[in-house]
Formats: sequence, structure tokens, C-alpha cells
Amino acid sequence: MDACCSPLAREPLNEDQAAELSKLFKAMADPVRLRLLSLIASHAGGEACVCDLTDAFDLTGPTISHHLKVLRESGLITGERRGTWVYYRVHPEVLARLSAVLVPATT
Amino acid sequence: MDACCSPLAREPLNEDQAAELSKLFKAMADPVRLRLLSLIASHAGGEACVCDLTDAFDLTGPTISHHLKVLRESGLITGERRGTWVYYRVHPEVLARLSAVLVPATT
DNA sequence: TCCTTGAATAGATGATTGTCTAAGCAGATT
DNA sequence: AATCTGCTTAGACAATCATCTATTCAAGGA
Repeated sequence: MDACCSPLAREPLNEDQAAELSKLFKAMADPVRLRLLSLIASHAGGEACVCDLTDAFDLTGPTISHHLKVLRESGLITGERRGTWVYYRVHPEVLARLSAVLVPATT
Repeated sequence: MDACCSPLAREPLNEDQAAELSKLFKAMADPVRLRLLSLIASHAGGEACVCDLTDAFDLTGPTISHHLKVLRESGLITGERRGTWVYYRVHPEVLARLSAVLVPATT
């Protein structure tokens, strides 16, 4: 985790930092994935079952599954199977880090 | 500006909020555009000339111009011509808003 | 053991995107 | 005016992406 904490507006990002951050932003650059992320993050208990998520969209199961995979591979969420259902939860540190990067310059 | 301030992790984004936010994240979902944004935001005086920006990349002028257009149309930056050169500056409120949306749940 | 249900994978397709070259426009200088 | 430089627009092309259907896997219940 190289591009850690310095706000984007403090000093220029180097190529590695930009490449790493762009992967995270790319994962969020879709309305369905943003809503999925928000549904999971705001769900009671900090986790949500895929069955809950699918109902919120006019999309097929495989499409939802695809978006969850993108979010998973970006490191924003993790999924865990418990019995019949798969539960997803967010990684708050990753959200926090992105939030910190975007804070405008204080000057 | 509808999807204003409530963190993503507080309550689920509705479709409109997600659509609007995804445009901003899409604009940042590219390493070149992230570096451009950072170069502009961190530049002395709060603004940077295109000529300064182009030198930082191994890309043609038109490509840089294209990325600046994407950032401009997303509302993250504005460009102004003064004499020979065009100067860009960021809109800090937009960065601040995104930062606020990403703040993880406090609970 | 077989069937049912929840979820992921595979593969296809139309749309979007990042980059380029070529051409155009806006100021400044001669 | 003629030209030069800084930047943008236009158009083309390969690569990536969002979505779908069909298939597969995993866990439970009959």
C-alpha cells in the first residue's frame, strides 16, 4: 500500500500511486457497483447477503456476481460463504484511505 | 447537486445519486487523469498551464487535451485561456464532496 | 441419491474508452 | 499578412467493459 495518505492536492502523485489509485476508482466508476458498495456498507451488521443485493436491481444474477467480483478484486470488499448464502462486507480502511486522498488542500 | 453529503456507508445510494457519483469516479478512473488532477491541484497558485502538464507524460498533446476535457466535463476542473496559454484549476468543493461520501461509517 | 436453490464461471456481443495522426483555431511576433 | 506556437477538435482503431444466456458448482432437503 504505497499511495497511502498524502492528499492528491498536496503533492503530485507519482506513476505508481496513480496506477494503484486508479484501480480503486475504476472499481467505483459504475453506478451499480456504487450502489452495491453502499448497500453492503450501510447494511445492518456490516454485511449483506447476495440475495439481498440482487433484489435491488433490474439485472441478472450473473451481472451482479460480475460486479461483486470487480469490487472484490479491487480490495474494496470481501465475500464469505456461510452455509447456503454468501455474505459480503466492505474494507473500511480502503474507503478511509480514498477519502483521505481526496481531501482538498488546506491552504 | 443531489448526492450531496451523506456518506455512502450511512444509507444506500439511490439510483440518481449513484449515477451522478459514478460520473465523477469514472473521470478519476485513469492514472493519467489522476496525475493531471494532482498536478493541477498541488501546483503553486492553485493553477497549472497545459504546457506544464504535457511535459510530465509520454503522451501526445491531443491525448492530454482529451483527458483534460474529460476532467472538465465532469466538473472537477475548469480551464481558462489567458493570452497564449490555457490555465486549469480544480474545484475543491467537488473533491471535498467526494471525500465526504467515502468516509466510512462511524459506528 | 436426486432435486432444488443460491451463487459463480464461461463465452458472446454491442458499447465505451484511450491513444494516435491529421487538421483546425486563437494569439502573438515578425 | 504571413507565420509560428499552444491547444483543441475530428476521425480512426484496438482494447476494455457491461450485460446477457447457458452452464457449472455448492449446500440442503426430499
